[in-house]
Amino acid sequence: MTSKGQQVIRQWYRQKNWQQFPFQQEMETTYLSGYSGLLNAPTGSGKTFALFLPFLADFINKHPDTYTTQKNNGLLMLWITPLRALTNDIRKAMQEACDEIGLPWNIATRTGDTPAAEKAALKRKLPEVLLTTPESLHLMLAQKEYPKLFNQLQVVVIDEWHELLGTKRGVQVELGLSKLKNLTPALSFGEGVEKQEEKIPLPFGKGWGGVRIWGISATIGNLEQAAEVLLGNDFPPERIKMVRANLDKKLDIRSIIPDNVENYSWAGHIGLKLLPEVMEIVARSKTTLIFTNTRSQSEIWYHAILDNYPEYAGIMAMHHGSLDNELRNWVEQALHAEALKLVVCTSSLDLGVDFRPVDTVVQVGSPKGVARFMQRAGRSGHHPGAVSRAYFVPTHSLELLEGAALKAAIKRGIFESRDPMLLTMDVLIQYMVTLAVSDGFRADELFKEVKSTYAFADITRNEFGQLLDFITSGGKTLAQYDEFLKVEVENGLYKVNSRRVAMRHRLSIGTITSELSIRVKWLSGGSLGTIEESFVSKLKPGNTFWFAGRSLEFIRVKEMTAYVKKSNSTKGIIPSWNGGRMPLSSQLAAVFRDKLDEVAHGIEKDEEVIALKPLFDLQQQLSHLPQSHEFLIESFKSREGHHLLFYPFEGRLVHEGMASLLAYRISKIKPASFSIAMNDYGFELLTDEDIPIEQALEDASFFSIDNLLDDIQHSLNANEMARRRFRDIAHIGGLVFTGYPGQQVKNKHLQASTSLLFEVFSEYEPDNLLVRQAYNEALAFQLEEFRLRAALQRIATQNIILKVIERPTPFAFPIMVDSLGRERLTTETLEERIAKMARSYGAEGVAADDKRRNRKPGIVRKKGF
DNA sequence: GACCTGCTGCGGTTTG
Repeated sequence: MTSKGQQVIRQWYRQKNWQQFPFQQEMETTYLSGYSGLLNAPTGSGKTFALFLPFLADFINKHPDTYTTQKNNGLLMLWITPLRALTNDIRKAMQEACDEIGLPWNIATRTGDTPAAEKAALKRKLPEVLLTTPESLHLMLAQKEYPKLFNQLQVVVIDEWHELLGTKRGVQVELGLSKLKNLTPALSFGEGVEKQEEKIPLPFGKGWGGVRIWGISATIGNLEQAAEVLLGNDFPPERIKMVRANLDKKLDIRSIIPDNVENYSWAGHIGLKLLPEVMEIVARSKTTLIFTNTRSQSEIWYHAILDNYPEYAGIMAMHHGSLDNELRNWVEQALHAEALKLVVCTSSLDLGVDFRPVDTVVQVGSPKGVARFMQRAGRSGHHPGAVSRAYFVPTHSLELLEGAALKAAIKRGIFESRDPMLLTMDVLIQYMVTLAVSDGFRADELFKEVKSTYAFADITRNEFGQLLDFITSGGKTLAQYDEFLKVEVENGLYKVNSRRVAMRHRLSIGTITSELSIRVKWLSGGSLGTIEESFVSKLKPGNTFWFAGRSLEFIRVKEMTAYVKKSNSTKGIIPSWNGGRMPLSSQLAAVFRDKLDEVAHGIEKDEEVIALKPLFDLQQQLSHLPQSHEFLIESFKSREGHHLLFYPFEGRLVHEGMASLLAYRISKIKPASFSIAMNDYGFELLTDEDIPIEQALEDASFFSIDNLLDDIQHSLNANEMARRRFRDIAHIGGLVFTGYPGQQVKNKHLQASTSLLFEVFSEYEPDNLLVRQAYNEALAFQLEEFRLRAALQRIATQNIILKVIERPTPFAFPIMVDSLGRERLTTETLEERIAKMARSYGAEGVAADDKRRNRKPGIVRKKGF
């Protein structure tokens, strides 16, 4: 028998003439039976309604006759998304559904144009459904009497959970949920459910009740774990269900293969040489997104298209994280309205509003991971039944093999995992103060709640005690500074009494820290976006630079704003920004090695491999093509010195660590100083003396993981890495105040104060939890210690093939070009040297990509003037 | 403070 609620929503669904997917029914049954869990569904599959409609049905079931007049006197559903921009669209869709079904409900977003107005509105009257972000949830927990807000709560939905999992924002969500679970009293529900026997008591509250928690996630490698993390350690596994939308999304992936791979760039990362081929695809398509890996690459591509295809002026736009929000919103709306044929962007368009008109996606350069590529491909053909069409554009020859690897990985269903963060004490400190700011907390109760989260399952009472000390007395070290005495204890209740401390804390809730940036504004007013201080410092008044796709003349800097006016010059430098340096994911790297093994075995079924044959033949002829049981090292002498090249194909971060490690181990045999270069495929050690590599290889400990941590400590400046990590940790943990909005504390001061804190802690309190965390984070994220270990263990089982080579091989070339740049030569010399290297080699076109981008007016990439 | 190629994401305006 179908319940009243189900009847109502199904009828509504039919009216809309929407197609109903099988998983939506499964979701409905599961939800109405009272389970919590994870919904695994791709974007554009109607996943929002798959959860929202059963929730409505549940409510209607409770008020079958009066639901059309039934308002509720409190918050029933909390919907959390990582992207503020998503809340408005979802709100609209939900409101429309409620209106049409006849529920007199109010669907609201917490974040919006006027936070103050919204906050006031929330206080007056709670909406039935609230859409918000993890940060806003914590802001709510920082309000007096916050439990009142949640005492009617029935379900919390965490949308795009895969985006949050693996980040400190994810830990924030875990902590927030641990609180909500314990706030919501028993509820009765489930009247008229189809299968009564499936009704199960919920773990929180008494009897048939408690809050349900549902995550929505795209496909990742560790979905089961994602559900565990979301629900916490105290959630009985039998009450968790996974609902999978087995939708076969049609994907059409193609690599763009250069006409002559031998003459294609062997090195480089811009990929402009394939611009004509890309533009042919753009011309054939209705709307195309071109994804680039960096913001400056977006600017370069945009500029190059404007230069070479002026007819695109007006129907092309750019989108990346340093552009002004207004501009970005405009681009998104224009995409929606089918007013644009082409948008050049970075991952700022990975998520977001649905762009139906987009039918083609182009990825320039390595997407670095299978899941990211899938996500981007999915931006095209974004409606049920449509085909997602994506092209991969290699920026240098060898990268083309990644195209084959991507296709293979997708076919085999290999996706990256998102590893949840553990024991992030900075986030916990912030959360403790958050609770102290509102109603206060009791240590034992909070400890129990916190320990129920996945992130803090292993926290000890002693560690928790240290954190309590820290927020009340500044811990061992900072006790004499009033500034760190935030929380007071009254009869066992930890509470913030100072209004000033409370306000400052509310201002700094969140786990995202960012570089201080300089706003770019027209002299006439109007903002374009932001660039970094270091870039501005290179500019002199009158200089031209390209930003937001325009030629700008720099006038002056005043109060963190760079004023510009329009320039007619077609030449100008393009800013670069400091950002993350993502390595190739271990999954994609593994499939890449598989492909290489196929190549070494002469298997030529992929078009990419066939195209690359001349390159691989040359590699074989000059050196060797390693099979999966072999590890290739190339040794070679030049004027610069003695080069050693290693090819673990394990991503650049691992290579960086391994290079330092091996350099250190070699230097124990013979003291030498090395210079290091690396890319995602391998690394180079360069020294001006002979390297006793044979001797090093004879020793079984060369690639060993014994003494790994010790050797890493000796070979890398671990202190420096941890110090840099500590900067963010200190921000999140509230050790430094970044200033009131609009009047940020100067970066230099912050730098100095976090650095000082790090030193003080290291000296006087070596067991400090935040310092320990800084080292752990450096090890896990900067060095990818886990992967490094695995790579060393793999190499230890492989046959080492040491080849003495005459000239750089196709494998070596891109790494060595990287090292040329690193030596801070002028671009001209770099270009000459690349050309020389290429000539000495008989490969004419080798450096063409770099040449082109240096010669083209307007895409000059000289450093300085 | 270091990177030189290097992503994304959220908050919040008043007190000492």
